[in-house]
Amino acid sequence: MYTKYNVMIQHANISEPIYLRLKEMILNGELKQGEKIVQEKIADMLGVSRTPLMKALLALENEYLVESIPRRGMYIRSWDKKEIIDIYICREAIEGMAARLLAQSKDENIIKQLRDCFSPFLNSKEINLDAYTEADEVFHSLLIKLTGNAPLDKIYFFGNIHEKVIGHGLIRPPEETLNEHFKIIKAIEKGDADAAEQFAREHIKKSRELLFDQ
Amino acid sequence: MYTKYNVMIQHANISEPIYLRLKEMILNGELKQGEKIVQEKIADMLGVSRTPLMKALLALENEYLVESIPRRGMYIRSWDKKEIIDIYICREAIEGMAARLLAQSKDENIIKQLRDCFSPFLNSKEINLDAYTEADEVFHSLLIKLTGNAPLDKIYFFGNIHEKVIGHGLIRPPEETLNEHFKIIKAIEKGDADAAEQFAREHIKKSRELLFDQ
DNA sequence: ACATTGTATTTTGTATACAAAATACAATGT
DNA sequence: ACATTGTATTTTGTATACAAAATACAATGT
Repeated sequence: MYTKYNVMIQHANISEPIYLRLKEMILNGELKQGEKIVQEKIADMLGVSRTPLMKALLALENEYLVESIPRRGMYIRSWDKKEIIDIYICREAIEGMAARLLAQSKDENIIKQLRDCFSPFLNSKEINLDAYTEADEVFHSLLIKLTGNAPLDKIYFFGNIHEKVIGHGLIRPPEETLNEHFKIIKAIEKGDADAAEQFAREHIKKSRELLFDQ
Repeated sequence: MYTKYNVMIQHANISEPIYLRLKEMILNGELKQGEKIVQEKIADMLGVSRTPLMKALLALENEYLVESIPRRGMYIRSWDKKEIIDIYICREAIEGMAARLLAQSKDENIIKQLRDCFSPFLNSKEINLDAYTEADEVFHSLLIKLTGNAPLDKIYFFGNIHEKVIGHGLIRPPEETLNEHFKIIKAIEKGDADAAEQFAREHIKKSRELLFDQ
């Protein structure tokens, strides 16, 4: 694996693990929204210098997790309800298009991979929530990746991050969403691009609306 | 302006002008696709050190203009036809959604701003190509910005860059696209979200298909 | 002639030094 | 008591030094 390779060679770029660690710290709340990142302090904490830390911070800035105010410093971004909703709207556009593209591709292997995400849950009476959350994440990532459209994946990645940060992995119960997932898959299987896009969008829209009403 | 401010204070972040200069060099071919960026060489050329250059390069990497191979260096990315088409597909998804959102907003001021882009060309017999190219760029940017959806703007920015890099500012003649632009605006004005999205998508799709057939 | 090894040179990744800007806070004035 | 000014401290932005990796290329062997 990539990471192992980095460990093997002594003088590899240390920015990647810093980046991952910082992301983790933002996700689990060790670094709070709005908090200022004092570079030397964090660098000392992680046992590195400011140079690779800066690299990691710039990567995080590009993912919208960190905000830079020139000459003032880097701050952990804070997200209000409006921004979360806006991200869901982006996902509607991107995942909708992805479903459309997949429907047009008519590739059996694609259908199989999508079905495989949720087949373990089809005949189980009690759905394991952790497993389903994981499957849900894989499904939505696959939807994008399987299009083979690299730029689409790149712009989706940004939104995906946010969803994880905000921390509502599952907004609605599996009983409700499992069926929606299969509606999307079946439309793709049939090659019905309009329906595939429509279902993919509605699926996200429902979660967004529920989030909004809270 | 922001830039002027940077010139006024002595010790401001020098990364921004480096970033802009490098982007310019990529756009106008001073730096060629696939070319390696030898950091010290470019830093000397621009009269700065490697530290702010690296910042600029990381920003460009996030815009997909530059590619980093760890321990090997930074390279100017090269784009094949597939990737250009993929970017157009992204634009279809994003601009389509933007048109939909604007149609739902029913804001007179929005309609006015969109109309203003092309009103100078309405009664002119001979359309100035440079002015129209500029107006076209403004219109497509406005379409996104006016939604007030910051994440949407952010992910669009990435695709927009590319279009400029690739350098086909205008793929089709104004006589053909002017009408399409107004079809989009009128659908937004009517509040017909479906039509607005549809027209916005078709507009981009036509350019994409023309590009593909070449 | 071509492949392989070993050495010199170049280039990257990281740490660090230093100047300028930002910030904290005490001293002073009203 | 509160605002304002001035000074000390902190922090950022940039340049630079240095080690390790990558690369170029000559020397050697087949």
